Parts: sequence; C-alpha cells; structure tokens
Amino acid sequence: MLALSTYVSALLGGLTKLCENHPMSDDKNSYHHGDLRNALLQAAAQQIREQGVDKLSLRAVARAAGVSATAPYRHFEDKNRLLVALAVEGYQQLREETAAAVDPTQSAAEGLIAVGLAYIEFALRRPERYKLIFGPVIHERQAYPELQESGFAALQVVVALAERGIASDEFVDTDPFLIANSCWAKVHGIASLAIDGFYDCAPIPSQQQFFRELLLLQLTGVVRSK
Amino acid sequence: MLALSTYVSALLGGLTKLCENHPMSDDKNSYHHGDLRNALLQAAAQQIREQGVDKLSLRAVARAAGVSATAPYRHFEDKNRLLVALAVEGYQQLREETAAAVDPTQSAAEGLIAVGLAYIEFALRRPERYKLIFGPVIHERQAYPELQESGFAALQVVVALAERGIASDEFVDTDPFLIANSCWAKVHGIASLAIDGFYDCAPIPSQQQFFRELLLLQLTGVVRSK
DNA sequence: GCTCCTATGTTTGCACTGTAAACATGCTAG
DNA sequence: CTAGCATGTTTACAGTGCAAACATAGGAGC
Repeated sequence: MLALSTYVSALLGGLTKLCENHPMSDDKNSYHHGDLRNALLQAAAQQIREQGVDKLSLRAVARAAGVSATAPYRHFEDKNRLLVALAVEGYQQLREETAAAVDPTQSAAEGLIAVGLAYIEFALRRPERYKLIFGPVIHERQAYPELQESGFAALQVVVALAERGIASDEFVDTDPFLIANSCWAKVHGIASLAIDGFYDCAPIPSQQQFFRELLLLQLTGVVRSK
Repeated sequence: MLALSTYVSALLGGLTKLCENHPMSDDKNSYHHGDLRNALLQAAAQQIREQGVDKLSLRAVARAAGVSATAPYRHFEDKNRLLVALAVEGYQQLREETAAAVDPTQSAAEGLIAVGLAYIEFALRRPERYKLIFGPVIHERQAYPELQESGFAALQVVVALAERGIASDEFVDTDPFLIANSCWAKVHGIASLAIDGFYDCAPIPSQQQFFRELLLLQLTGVVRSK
C-alpha cells in the first residue's frame, strides 16, 4: 500500500512530464515547482497584458501558476518587487527594440526618428507594460536602483546617437546628455499621451505620420531660423 | 417659534454663504451632512497629497469626512468617478497656472518657455495630483469625456501661443496644433521623468536651469541649421 | 545509507479594500 | 401633515496583500 502510493505518484510524475503545456514542465510532480520564479513572472506578464496592470493581483498570479496564494513570497519580498522585476525586463526589451531600430549607415537625425518611432510603437503595442514601467504603479521607485540603472541603459541608446550627431557636426554642439534627454522626454510624452487616448479623437489623418512630424519638429525646432 | 426657527435658519443660510472655509459648518449636526460631495473631494485631495495617489481608499476618505463607509456612493458612482472629478479639478488648476505664466507682452517663444516651466513646477509641486491626472490610476479614461475635454482645454493655452507665434512670423509656419502638441509632449515627458526621479541622480548643476535648456532646445531644434 | 538542514511550498488568519442590498432619517413639495 | 426622495447607515461578501506557523523534499555531512 505504501509501495503502491509511491508507484502511483511516480506514474503521475511521469505523466505530468508528457502533457505539459503550462509553465512548470519539470519532473517535480508536486510541491517544489522547479522554476516558480520565472513561472510567476510569466504569469504576471500575461495577466498584465490581458487585464491591465492595476488589476494585477498576486493571488491570481499564484493561482495561474498553480500554486498557493503565499508561495510567491518565497521569491519576491513584495508585490512591488515582482513589479520591479517586470519593469526591469520591460526596460531591457525597450532598449533592445530601440537599439535594433537604428541603422548605422543612416544619419544621426534619421536614427533619432527611427528610435523615437520604435519607442512609441513599443508603448502602443504593450501599453500595460509601458504603464508599469513609467506609471506610478511601482511604489518608491528610488528604493530600487536596478530600475534607474536599466532606465539609464535604455537612455544610453539615444545618448550614443546624440554623440554621433555632434561628432559629425550634424547636431548643434551641446551636451549629448541634454540632447538625449530632450529627445527622450519628447518621445516619452508622446507615448504617454497616445496611450491615454489624447490623440484618438484628434483631427489627425494618420497617427504614424503625426508622430513623425512631432519628432521632426523636435529636430528642426519651432523658432524660425533667421 | 416656527417663524423664529425659520428666520434663524435663513440667517444661518446667509451666514454659511459668508463664512465658508471648512466644508461642513452647517446647522446640520448629524445625518445629512450638508455638502458631503465637496467634503469628500477635499478629503480625498488631502489624502492623495499626503499618502500618495495609489494609497487612496474610499473608506478612509469617508472616515476623514466623518461619514459611513458607503456614504460616498450617494455622490460618486464609483471610486473611479471620484478620481475623475479630482483629475478634472487638477486639469483646471493646471490650465490656470500655465495661463497665468504667460505674459502677453513677451514673445511667443518666451511664452512657451514660461508655460513649460510653470507646467513642470506644477507637476513637481503636486506630484501625486499629477500622477492622478496622467498616470494609469484612472481606469477607462475614454469613458469620461469631461476628462479629455478639460485636457484639451489645458492644451488650448499652448495652442494659442503657437498661433500667436505663427501669426507673428516668429515660428515656422506649421499647424499650431502640431506645435502645441510638440511642446506639450515634451513638457509632459520632462515632468514625468522628473517626478519619477530620473533627474535626481543625474549630473545636473541646477534642475531649473536644466529644464530651461531642455525647453530651449525644443524651440531651436537639434539639427544644425545650414 | 541515514539524518538533519534549508529552500521552497501550504494553511491559516488578519486587517483592509470596493461595492451591493436593505434599512433609517429628515428635508421638502403637495 | 404627510408622502416621497435624497441622503445617510448597517450589514454582508468576495477579494486583496501579507505575516506566522507548519509541511515537504532534496541534498550535505556524518
């Protein structure tokens, strides 16, 4: 009887190995999950994508991972910590996607436009993730240095472009950090306003084109050059 | 006696009209509060200011107003509705403060800078209110047209400046709506990033000066004019 | 090979939240 | 004076984040 139960549990263990499409996929049949931390992150990401970032509940995440309500606390001190981890992940994606948008054979100005559009596209494609990254969802951001670090890393893409533009005399000779922040702030503002639906009912023929013109204006300036 | 009480209550009615600083102060000693709606808004505003926007609880607001937990539902269908009301209020403040910053005798460009700085100052002085207005705190913004209306009203200050600049040949001849949005996005981006502490540990001598330079760059452009 | 430690789970419990439903109260119009 | 209605209250429920105590298994040391 004891032997039987052992056998059964082993059998079940084998079975779970076969019919795995949901995240665990380990030989662990019960209890120790194997890779819960990642499973939680993944479940949380999906939940955010589908239901919005402020509807995210730790308990629901745990439920989705097939685990008890307080299990996540073994891997994240806080709900906030989970969010921070997701945000850092988001910053990295953002950095990758914007970096991928710049073509070194193009001019620095074209590069800025491309990065800006990629940034906005990212924000509109993953609005909830974007809100998580920048919005006030995460409490006490300053308590998590990794957040600001990955933020700065994302900014670095733009700084590099600014440096290139200055070096090639394409841009005005200012602090590249200033130029980068100028562009970033602009793009961030556009993305936020777009997500919040400010451009939805505006009399705009094409959003894409509108964004491009906004970005161009950033480069050429508003004041008529005399 | 009946006549007297009527008289007294009329007198008090006249008085409340005069000496209104705190919300209640009515002849109503209990039950019907008098002006609960405003009291709730005020209490909520304070709570947001002091504890942060995402810590706001309707029950705590009710408690602060000295009223039962569900009383607010007689005045706001939702917690969200309360937040919307506060956000609209915030937009109006924002519009007033930015409008007050523009001096008609100045150039349009100087006006844009002044408005931008006033905007950023507003955001930094009332960060939680600002987060409420723009952040993802309010759900389904598009369901509340008054939100977008007051948002557009705030934008109108900038549009007017853009029109003035274009008319006086100070600015390039583009759609004023485009210029206004360009400036607004920029300023909004700066404010958001500043609130999120992105500039806190940056190597910046003076924040104020940094903001001014960022805004100036918006006007003059990044690309070297040939 | 046995035992204990520790990492990782679970259960239980608490204080709190938003909100629905039913009930109470008192101003006001008929 | 009274009926109705706006505005309160009480009660209840499902859901939340999290702390504390308990359970389990896999691996380190004997």
